[in-house]
Amino acid sequence: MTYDPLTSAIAVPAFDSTEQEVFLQLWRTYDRLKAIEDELFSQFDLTPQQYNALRLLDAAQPGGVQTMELGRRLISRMPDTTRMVDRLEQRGLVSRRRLDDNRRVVELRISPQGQLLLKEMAGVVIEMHQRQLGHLGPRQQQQLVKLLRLARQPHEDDQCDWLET
Amino acid sequence: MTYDPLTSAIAVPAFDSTEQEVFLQLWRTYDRLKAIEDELFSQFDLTPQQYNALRLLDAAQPGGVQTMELGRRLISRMPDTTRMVDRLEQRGLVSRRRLDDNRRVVELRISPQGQLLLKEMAGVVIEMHQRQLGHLGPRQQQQLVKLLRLARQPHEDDQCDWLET
DNA sequence: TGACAACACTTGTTGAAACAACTATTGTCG
DNA sequence: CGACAATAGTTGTTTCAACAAGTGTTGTCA
Repeated sequence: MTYDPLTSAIAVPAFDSTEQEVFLQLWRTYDRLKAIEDELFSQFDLTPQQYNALRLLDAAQPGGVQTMELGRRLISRMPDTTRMVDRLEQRGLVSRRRLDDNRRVVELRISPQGQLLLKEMAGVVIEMHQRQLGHLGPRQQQQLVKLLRLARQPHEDDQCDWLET
Repeated sequence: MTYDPLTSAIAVPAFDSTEQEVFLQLWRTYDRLKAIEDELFSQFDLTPQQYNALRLLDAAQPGGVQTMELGRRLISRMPDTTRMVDRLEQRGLVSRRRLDDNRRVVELRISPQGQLLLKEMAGVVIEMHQRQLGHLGPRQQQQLVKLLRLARQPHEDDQCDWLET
């Protein structure tokens, strides 16, 4: 069906409920903003998720983070933290060390190269966020954050670092 | 690094800018709500994206939709509408027909089985959306939709059906 | 009209995600 | 102590998404 102004009412999706509309708007907005992230991070051969992992490891400095805990702290859940860390380790961005007092756990640390990469990226990352959402005023941004928190609050696990943010 | 109340300030990610915080909150919220969708749709062996495609084709009834236009109308962009339609066609949920007056385009239609499936799902889908976001009041939902639209407005293509929603 | 670009898909290939099954180590309880 | 469950990670397999290249059809312009 071609786009016809006369029938444009059915050219855009009609929503079955306002809840559905909220979710679809959320999805669409995420998708558009994510495209901007993807484009920037791909220039450094990173996924947004990998960048986020590096940021978490960097924030934990000078300590390390256990593999499973990294998985729990990532923004979107990953059933497969191991292989993401594999890729980062192969590129020398993080290092693994099996702990002596509990040989089950592996402690992750960001490497000097990883820290250097984050430093190199810092400027353009901030620039990109500005392009993404800089057109919203501070009040609007606060309001949006508030509503997003409210929206997902019932769906956060307990014992999750995201509950209090 | 284990979770320590004394150092909880660095246990949760610190944000480099409010714009970054907005995006991370958006991502996180999308991820949590998406998990709910995935769980429901997987019971019907569908992805949310496939369900969305069915809904679009259903709304176009009794007309059809061209493959490329379906791709443009989907909520999140897909570089590969063909193979998604392949899967739906194999299950008999949609039908393809090459047009006679322009043999390049393929017109898609939802099949009776597809319509039946949507009908069967209608109840539980509404229920799920209720669980997802029913805890927000109408005013909050409207406000959230407004801010989300505002957030992505500069990043929508022209000639995109989502501009006016 | 005939070469060539544009269009609307389709197919091939590579890399990553999902889910489950597996290994090694440690806690626990009779 | 010893069996058994729980924990922390790893590996295997199948499926899906992304990017690029290919096919058939139509518009266009010298």
